[in-house]
Amino acid sequence: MVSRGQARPTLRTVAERAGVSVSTASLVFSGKGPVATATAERVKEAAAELGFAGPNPLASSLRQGRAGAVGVLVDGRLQMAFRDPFAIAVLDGLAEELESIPTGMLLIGQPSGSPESTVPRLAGLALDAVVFSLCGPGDHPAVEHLAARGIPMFSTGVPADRRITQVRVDERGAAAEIARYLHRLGHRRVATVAMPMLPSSVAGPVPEGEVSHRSASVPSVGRLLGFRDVFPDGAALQTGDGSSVEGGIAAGRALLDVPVAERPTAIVAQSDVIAAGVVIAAEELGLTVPADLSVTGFDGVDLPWLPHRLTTMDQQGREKGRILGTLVRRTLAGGRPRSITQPVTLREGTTTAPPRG
Amino acid sequence: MVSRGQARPTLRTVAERAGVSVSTASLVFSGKGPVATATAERVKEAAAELGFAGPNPLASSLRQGRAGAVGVLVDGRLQMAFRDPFAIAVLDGLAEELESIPTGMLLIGQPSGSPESTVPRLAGLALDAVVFSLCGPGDHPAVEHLAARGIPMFSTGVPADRRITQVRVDERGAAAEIARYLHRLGHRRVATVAMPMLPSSVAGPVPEGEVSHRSASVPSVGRLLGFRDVFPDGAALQTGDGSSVEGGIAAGRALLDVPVAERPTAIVAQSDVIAAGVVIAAEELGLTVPADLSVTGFDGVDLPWLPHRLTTMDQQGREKGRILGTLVRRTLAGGRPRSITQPVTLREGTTTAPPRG
DNA sequence: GCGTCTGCTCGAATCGATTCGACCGAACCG
DNA sequence: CGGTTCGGTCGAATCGATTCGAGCAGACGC
Repeated sequence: MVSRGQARPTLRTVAERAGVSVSTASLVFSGKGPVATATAERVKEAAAELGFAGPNPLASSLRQGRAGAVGVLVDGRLQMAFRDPFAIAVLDGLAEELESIPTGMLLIGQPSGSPESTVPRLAGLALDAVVFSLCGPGDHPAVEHLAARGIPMFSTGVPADRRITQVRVDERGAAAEIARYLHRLGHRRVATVAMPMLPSSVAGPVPEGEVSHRSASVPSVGRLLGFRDVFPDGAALQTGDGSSVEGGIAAGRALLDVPVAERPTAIVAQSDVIAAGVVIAAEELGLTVPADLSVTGFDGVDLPWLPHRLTTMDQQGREKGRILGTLVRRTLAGGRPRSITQPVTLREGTTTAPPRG
Repeated sequence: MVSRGQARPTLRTVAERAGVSVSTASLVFSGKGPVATATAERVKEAAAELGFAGPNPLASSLRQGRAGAVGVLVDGRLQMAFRDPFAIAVLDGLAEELESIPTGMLLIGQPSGSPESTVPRLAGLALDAVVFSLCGPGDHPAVEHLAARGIPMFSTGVPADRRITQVRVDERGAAAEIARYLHRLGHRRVATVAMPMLPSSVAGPVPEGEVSHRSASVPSVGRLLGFRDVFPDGAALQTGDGSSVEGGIAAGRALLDVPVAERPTAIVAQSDVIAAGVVIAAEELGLTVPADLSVTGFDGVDLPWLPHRLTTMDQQGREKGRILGTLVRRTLAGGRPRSITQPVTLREGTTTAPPRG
């Protein structure tokens, strides 16, 4: 360990000690130019003696114009974002793909402040690209800033902006597909539990004003539209906090704790986690899933603590993250990849059945 | 948006356009020196016209010697680490505290490779400090590298190394406390489900060889020792994958699917998530918690999907993360904070009761 | 009216690397 | 044996800012 106050060795120190020029020493560490084996040996020796742990990444980055980091923007508190297993799966796939290039993942949240507080923070960070994988609906103030800096942006649908390369799914089509599946089973009284339509949305019935066809690429909106393509009159509740079990439980109680005649025979949740909450609420009320109530999710994540396999639209989060990572990699390599749409598949589980009677 | 190939504006460009020197322009953006209002105005105008989004963070960092990023090391796949709500709580608290300084959190995982692959990755990253909050037991190869670079390190107990500033809890004492609590309730046949003792541990009975008193600061080891202080003969199983519901379920089945006479009346789990798994396994086998089986956890996290409140040792993950963040901040400010021990408190829930009969 | 102080601005050095072109000696070719 | 090539090394420019000390003009005090 080097004592405090003592200057850390630099490439120059090492070069001097090895009796070579700085440029040669640099060549040794980067492995780029042709260097005689003996020379390389001497430099490495000098480095070891001085406790030189490699070229300063900052200086290297500055010269090369690569920051060595990809930003991952998270709306709100980290805790919230990381409760969503789908978001984590995406992140996991992204990390996996980014592993093959010398790049870290920089988490950028905004625990307490307003979204605007993100921009000044962002301004101080050296980033090669930014991924919006864990953001909610709505525009993001960071988009303008990043565009000005010329930093490529990626997302899984939100924010919806032309300057962002997207890995989308056909939200509306997928939602309609799972709704049709319930319809085929015979369900007619079907309700849905949505994620918030807007960042400002509060838990409760979805106000019509919040559903804009222009924002159909926002998952919550697109999925609601798809649901209504099949069940135009179904009740629609939204959670106040994105995809959470608590939100699902609350919405489930609200929808199910009513006279039997009014009670839906099936509930379409916009995420698996919400669906799990609905199942829990149903069982609390003494209902049996799927005999008394069918429940569908969306995402296709693992919920090891749920004693059911959800019927859901599998959108393969990890794969989505990997694709995102590939796009990032290609971009950093000088490419100009285009947005793509990823397929989703209906996966039948044990939470759906024909309605009773 | 600036077109490709066109040079992005720099401080120099802006200064020229505003008719001032680079140094003055710098002063305007950093807000440090005394600058005439009119001059500042001109510079800002020039910046706006050129679409200059602020000084290049890389150059700024290089000059100032701050990287603007704190690394967070994650063992294994991100997915694994982020399944553990306690780890997330710590991370959340850390992020909250780091919010007040211009610093990002850089996630560093090692999805597929061996632990050694972390070092080369690390070598390319500019970091002001590193936090080991999501690491498993055992030493970490990154410690040597980071020490050589003089980067301050922090952790919540593992790896246990003198060069790392720690926020510890008295693992052994806390585990003994909760065990004594069960003992007071009248339990005598008590088993425990531990997290892995070593990175290489596999699911199943804990081999005595893996329990070294020297590593009592490793949570899994310390907690096992505490358990044995009270129940020296209790069966001890460990999971193969850290703190996971699946691990808890598997261990729960193994411990409970036996003749009644051999079945423990209480199970001490080393984490809430594992405890939840044990509860699930018990209920699968037709047992009622807490009448037929008492279960205790460790951590004190929210599990909204579990229809019980676990009896647990609350170690306030978020607070722990905040403390960690404070230590990091103080260190970056030039301080030399020392390791501290955080108190934990027993929190009674609905999963414990006196044994039947 | 002269010296001093204050407020603002600037030039130049610096952070620690990378990289391009120049250079040099040795080997190789005809 | 002269000319060319090539492997290896080096010096200097560069990346884009920050910062320190110097300089300069105007205000102020006496």
